[in-house]
Amino acid sequence: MMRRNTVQRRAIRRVLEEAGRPLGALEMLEDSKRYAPRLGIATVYRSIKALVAAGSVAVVELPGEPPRYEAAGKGHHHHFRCEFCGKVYELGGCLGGLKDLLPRGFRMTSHELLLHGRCPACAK
Amino acid sequence: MMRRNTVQRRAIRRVLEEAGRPLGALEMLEDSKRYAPRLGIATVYRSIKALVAAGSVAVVELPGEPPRYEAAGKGHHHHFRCEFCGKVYELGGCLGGLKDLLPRGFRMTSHELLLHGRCPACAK
DNA sequence: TTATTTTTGATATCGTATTATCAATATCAT
DNA sequence: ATGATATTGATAATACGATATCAAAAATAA
Repeated sequence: MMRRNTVQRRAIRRVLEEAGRPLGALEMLEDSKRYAPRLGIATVYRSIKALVAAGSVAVVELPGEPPRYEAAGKGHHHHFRCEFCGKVYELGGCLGGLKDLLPRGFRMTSHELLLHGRCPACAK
Repeated sequence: MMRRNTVQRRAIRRVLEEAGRPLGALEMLEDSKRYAPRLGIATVYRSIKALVAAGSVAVVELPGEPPRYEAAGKGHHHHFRCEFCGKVYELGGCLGGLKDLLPRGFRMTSHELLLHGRCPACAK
């Protein structure tokens, strides 16, 4: 798998990079049609799977929603979800003091933070 | 709905309170069988729905998993998920400085934080 | 207790996201 | 350009959490 360089896979990869934010499978399908008009949803899922397995795409799971995907290798960061348009944005930076929240006996290996609100486009 | 006080609903409510941590529908089914042995999953879902609608139970959504439920009215808090046993625990307290993570133009209305790691029982 | 109405439990059905199927097509080595 | 084969797209099939169905059982009123 992933042996050949097809227009579809190039389109999917490109869209993910251009978006700069995590996209769901349907979003990827829509956006990719700009570069590969006859793209089907099956190919989107197949490509996601291959790209994730190859390590070039990361899965972004948000509560209560199907997974989204973003280009891998961005370093530690969190996300913001606009409760109006549903788009998810990437946030820079993080917070300290997380260990203070742990009760005795618990060991933390990672964490995730999600902010909710309105994005600039929906704030007006 | 919720007009009668049945052993099933008492069992479900009781299990949620005794757990002190968010439970999924199947967990609730299992635990409740102690008090209502012939309990069925349909009744669990029906009771959850009614209790949530009544405001006495809160939904806890975690990334990539079906929702869990906890007794309502606990005030702001976050959760810890043990990556070994999958149990979710309640954490006290919160963090400041969240607004610093927001880019210009974004408005935050809420947030959620999830810590991953091992619970005391799985840490050894 | 009896009658009335809600609730239950077993299970069929649904909804949605994802995967499998397979003939047609595109890619790449030659 | 040709042939071998990986890939695609349409869509059927699947997975699974949640809901709908409905006869039987349980709870409350009388």
